[in-house]
Amino acid sequence: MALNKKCPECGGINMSHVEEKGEVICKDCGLVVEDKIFDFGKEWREFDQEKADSHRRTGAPLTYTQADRGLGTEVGTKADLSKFSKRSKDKFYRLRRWQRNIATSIERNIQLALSEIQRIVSVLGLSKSVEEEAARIYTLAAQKGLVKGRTTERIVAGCIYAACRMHEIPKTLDDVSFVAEIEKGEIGRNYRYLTRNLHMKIMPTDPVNYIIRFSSALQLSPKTQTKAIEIIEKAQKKALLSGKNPVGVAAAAIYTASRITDEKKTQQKIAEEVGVTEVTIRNRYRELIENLGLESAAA
DNA sequence: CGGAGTAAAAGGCACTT
DNA sequence: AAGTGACTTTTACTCCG
Repeated sequence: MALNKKCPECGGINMSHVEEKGEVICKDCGLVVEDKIFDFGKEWREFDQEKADSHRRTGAPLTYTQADRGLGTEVGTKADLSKFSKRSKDKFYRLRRWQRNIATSIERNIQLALSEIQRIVSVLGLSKSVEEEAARIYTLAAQKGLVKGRTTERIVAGCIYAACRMHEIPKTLDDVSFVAEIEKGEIGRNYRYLTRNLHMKIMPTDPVNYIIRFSSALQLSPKTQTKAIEIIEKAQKKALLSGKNPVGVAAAAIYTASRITDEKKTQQKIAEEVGVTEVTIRNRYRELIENLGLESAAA
């Protein structure tokens, strides 16, 4: 839902209301301006029936941005041990210490992850609910033993990217890579690893989101921006885009539109800004003009 | 310079053995 | 679990106006 508002961060006019999260986000830069005016959605996502059921029985949603979510599970400390044998008592003490060690090591790890999540979220200007999402994904992954033997920071970068994708925030792998200082291939791998093993179903990003996101950086006129979105919509109807990198598609649509409206941006400028190669732009561009009957417009 | 195009390498995905 | 094949993107390069 579009709103009649300006973004305080970049001055963009594409403020949009994301219903189920009660957020207002800027589609130009991904900044979340107002967070949780009302929250109509659930705090968690339901990925399969089993988890859905267990969640619903859990009662009020808990926060995932605290290491133990405000709860603690421990081997009891108040039990009356006097009637047990020495062996039983020893066993009990061992259990308690073992449990404590495990718990603290997992919680320390999660704590580290959470502070890194906080840092990245803050630099990228993401919302509290995206932070919660990333924290939730990390916690789930830790509980499932998916983080063992992997670098926390790398998994965290994957969590952040996944959280952005779930909330349809148009951040790229390059964006996360830059802030997290993790190679983008590594983030992509961890993203796939997490989404696969946690059975998360995430749709490919709509290239339109990237058009809007990059149009201010490339100083596109509203006319060009509208044209680029038109091109995307036409291409979608003709099923030209499936399997293609949405970022590359957006780049080509911007290039094509900028030629049509006579405000031509070079392939090189666009490629640099959005983070794909000129070859990719050319390939998508060729498909667009061949299939959408746009060649007459390209002078 | 801006762009068109290509070959080769690399990576991811669906499928098989 | 390794191997395959079709597919996309990147790298590096040539050629054109």
